Amino acid sequence: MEDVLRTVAERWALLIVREVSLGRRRFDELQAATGAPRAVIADRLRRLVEAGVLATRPYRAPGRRTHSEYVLTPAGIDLLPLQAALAQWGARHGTTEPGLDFRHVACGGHVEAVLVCECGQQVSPHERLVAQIN
Amino acid sequence: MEDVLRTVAERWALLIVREVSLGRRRFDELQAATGAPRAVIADRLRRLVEAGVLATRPYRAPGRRTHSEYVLTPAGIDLLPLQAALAQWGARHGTTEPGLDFRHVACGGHVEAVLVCECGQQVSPHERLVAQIN
DNA sequence: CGGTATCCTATAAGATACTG
DNA sequence: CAGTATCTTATAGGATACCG
Repeated sequence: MEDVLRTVAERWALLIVREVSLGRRRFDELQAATGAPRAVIADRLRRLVEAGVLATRPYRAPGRRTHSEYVLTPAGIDLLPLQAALAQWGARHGTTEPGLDFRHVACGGHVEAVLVCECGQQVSPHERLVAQIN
Repeated sequence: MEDVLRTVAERWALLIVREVSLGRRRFDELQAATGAPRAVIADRLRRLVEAGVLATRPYRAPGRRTHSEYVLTPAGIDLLPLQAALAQWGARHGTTEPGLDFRHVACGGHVEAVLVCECGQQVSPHERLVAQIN
């Protein structure tokens, strides 16, 4: 868990994954969107690729020169529930500024991160829940 | 979102919320469980109380002197989906060491953080999902 | 217990310029 | 574009001791 906290649960890394999931995939876009120093962006991208969260690939926009871009790997996509949970908490208890919002393509509805038991029931974090290790 | 990242999505803060949700509520327990320097624990507890995630209250164990302990507020409990999502990612893609695990009191089943659309459908992060701002 | 205080070191961050 | 390089300042972290 320790290195999970240091890589994917780190401030700039969370922002970068968020921006990538919003469709920003290029170095300069990510730099501009997050406001982080270029060296920080470079460092986090390196770590995230190393951690298997992002992959880099060459991309050629119609008519433009080829460049590279960062995309979510399957492991990166598995971070979306975390992103959703974070955005939800921010919307409810943090700032009022707009945040990340996931939508269901099939119906356009708003998607939330919730807790569900393997018995099929949705579980409120405020009750019926116990934490343990393992 | 910026200060959400700096407070609740910060390394030691995440560890502390985790430990508190596991029932560790006292300063020294938290220090021992996380391994963070005492000054760091003190700082994060202060910030988390300030952010409304934790509350401190006096507590008297049967036969022991009164001491203070930290408990999750409702806003703190709202962080549990985030904790679950983080633990899940760690279990799937991170270390193999044991992590946080939520159980449904009613049935003992394992509880997971999943994405659910307001239309009622559970949504896989790997499809049918689009991210946007707001 | 539940913190503060100190001190020193190690990273991280911000600004800015440069290169293939 | 996509990074490196450099430099300076700001935080964070670790160790340890002390106090009400």
